[in-house]
Amino acid sequence: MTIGTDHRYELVSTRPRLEQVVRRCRELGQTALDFETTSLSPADGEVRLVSLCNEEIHAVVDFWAIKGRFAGCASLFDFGSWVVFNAGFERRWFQAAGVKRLDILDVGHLRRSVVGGGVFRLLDMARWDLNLTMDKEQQLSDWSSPDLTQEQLDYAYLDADVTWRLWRKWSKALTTDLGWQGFKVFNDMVPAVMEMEDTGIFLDRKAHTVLLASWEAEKVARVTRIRELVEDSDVRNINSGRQWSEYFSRIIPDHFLAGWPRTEKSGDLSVTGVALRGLAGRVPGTPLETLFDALAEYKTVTKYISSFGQPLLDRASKDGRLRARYNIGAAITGRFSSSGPNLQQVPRDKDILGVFTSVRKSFVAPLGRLLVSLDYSGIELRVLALLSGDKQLLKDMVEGDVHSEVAAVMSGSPIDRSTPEGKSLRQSAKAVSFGIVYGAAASGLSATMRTDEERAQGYIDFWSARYPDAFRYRYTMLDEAVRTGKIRCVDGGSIEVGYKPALPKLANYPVQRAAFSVMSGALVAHKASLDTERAAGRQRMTRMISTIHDAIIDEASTQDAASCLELMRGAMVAGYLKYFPGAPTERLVEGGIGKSWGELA
DNA sequence: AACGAGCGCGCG
DNA sequence: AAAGCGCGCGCTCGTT
Repeated sequence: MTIGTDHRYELVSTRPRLEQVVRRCRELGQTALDFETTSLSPADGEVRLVSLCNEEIHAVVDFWAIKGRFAGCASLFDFGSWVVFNAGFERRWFQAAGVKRLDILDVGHLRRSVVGGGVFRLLDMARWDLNLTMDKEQQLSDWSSPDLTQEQLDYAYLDADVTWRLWRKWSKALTTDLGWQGFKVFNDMVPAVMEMEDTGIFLDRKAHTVLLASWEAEKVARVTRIRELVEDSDVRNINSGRQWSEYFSRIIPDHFLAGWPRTEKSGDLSVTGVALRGLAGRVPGTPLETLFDALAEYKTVTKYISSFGQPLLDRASKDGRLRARYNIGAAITGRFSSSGPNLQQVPRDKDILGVFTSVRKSFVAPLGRLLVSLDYSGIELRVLALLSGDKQLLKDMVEGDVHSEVAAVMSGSPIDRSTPEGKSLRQSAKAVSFGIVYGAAASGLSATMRTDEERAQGYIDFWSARYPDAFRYRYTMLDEAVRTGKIRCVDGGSIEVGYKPALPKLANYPVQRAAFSVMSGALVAHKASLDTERAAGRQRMTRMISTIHDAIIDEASTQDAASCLELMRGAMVAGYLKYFPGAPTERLVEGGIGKSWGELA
């Protein structure tokens, strides 16, 4: 008897019994399944144990006792429905054994579809949802030992047992087909995500090393300038915000300090790049201006060095590729996160310290191949228009440049994007529209736009008059949340927000979620169409390699790149129409083909 | 030495 | 009355 479980389990160590057990599982429909393996990857390990649990079957299979081991028996699992925690793990082992015509249902994704996304472990779900404390001590034990201990076997069984109980619990929360569709939004992305994670993206180490060296030189120059003005005894560590706060508090007059923003918790002077640049403008021609500017530039360049320099070089594999994780439903809204490294935060091409800088040019296609990428254009405003039924907002999105349209309304006449005034007006309009999507009030918007509250309120009034349905939609969602404690999402899932939610979250969650849903449909459709093409001998070298919220990136051989782009376009349009049937598709996606991520045209 | 809070900043 | 959203990660600094 194992601690915390309802049942005894059977140790299966013969092929005939394994066949009986798996056949029965397939007859019963769904079965929780958990692997214990001798390493984390099929490339250098083996499946030792498979634990199985449903209403009738409670078993642990020791594959080392069975002829052919896991690889020789894996096909028995084909055509079954297996419930797991973290589907990518089990699916990779099945895939390595040539088994892929099976359903793998991730109980974590089931939870995400009901309460909203998040990052959690099986033991977290056990604690939250079953009030059960799990001990993961055995997880890293030696699963290649000839004789496994009782503790190891019990541990292996417990995971399947817990997984099954969680599945039973959360299945009950889904009473409609629509609810199950919400689950599939997450679950069906697993194969596409595996392709991106396993392929990785090629890093031009040589180019990136040169880039890093240039940043190091810029850093040295800033340190020199800062040290000409501030001695080591005043600020020992240039990286330390607290030391800067203490120093500035000491040397700067109170009337000047009064306008300096403070940090949230400790109340120190907030030493951010934006604050420093703003303050520099208040003391023109003084050494303080030089110091503020040098410090702001130091912060920029050290950010690039510490986040996008050596860490990227260090993480590249021997084959030159960088493999990040794409964590499905990691954000509460359902969006992906990326980690190890986070490839969703690689800097865009822009001037830093007055120099054009492209980190994305370090991400390249290997010889004979090209990168292919499309992104949804203004997808959040577009889905806001569709969710709220705002005809004017949709019209402005479809017919042209929505930010210019808003700018024209705000300023009272059409704007010219080629002039500095036009650009500035458009930029302001963009800030207003984003502010609305984020639920900003006049106070927050005025801070972002660096204007007074009265003017910010005027902008909001303009916006709400032009797009009344979109503006009102946010309050509709707030009302629903106050009544039900959750919001229902366009894809059939829901997000729990509690009964006292504030407007900004409620304004943003349904919009961010719907944009994600659209992308989810696109990723699944794109993976399916690539699989079909590859099975027919086309797009043989094409691989999905990344997704960055509203963008998909593939790598394709030179001759396949153009048709790959069209497949991607089709999938992205399909993902959008899946949730917004009949919606206009003009100007929906944009992007291109190039040798690097920085050169997609 | 390891860990977490706090801050800041890169992205969409 | 409270009201710009969502992430991951590097760094500092106090605690354990």
